[in-house]
Amino acid sequence: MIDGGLPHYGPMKSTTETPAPGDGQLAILLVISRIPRGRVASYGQVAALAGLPGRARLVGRILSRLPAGSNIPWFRVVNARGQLSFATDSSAWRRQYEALREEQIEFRGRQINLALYRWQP
DNA sequence: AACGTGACGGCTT
DNA sequence: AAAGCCGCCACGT
Repeated sequence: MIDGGLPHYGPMKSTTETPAPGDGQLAILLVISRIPRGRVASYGQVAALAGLPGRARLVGRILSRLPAGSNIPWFRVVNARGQLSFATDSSAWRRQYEALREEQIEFRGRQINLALYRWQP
């Protein structure tokens, strides 16, 4: 189960062309929920695995709207350079940093060695 | 419709 | 190695 607080949108009413609100969101959250403890994935990687190549920013946008207390392991998603996408030393940055350190993920300065910690499904 | 704003990414400096 | 630049995508004004 992945629904630890999925924002819920109404069903799609139009059958024409506009994607339903939240289209792609489920696939993205499913992918993130599969990232194992002690590993990370980049926004772009998550998007690609969800079948939405090129939509890294969509992944970030969805995570930014994730309700607090969600069981989705949002903290295992980092940018393509192995850095956390928050202002350095902001409280959000520290929250993510601590969560990752909690799972034995090592930082070299402000970044993670993706060659070592990237999730490879 | 135009323009600004991001939990992005790849390339160039 | 770090910072710019610019392209990208989804949204709000």
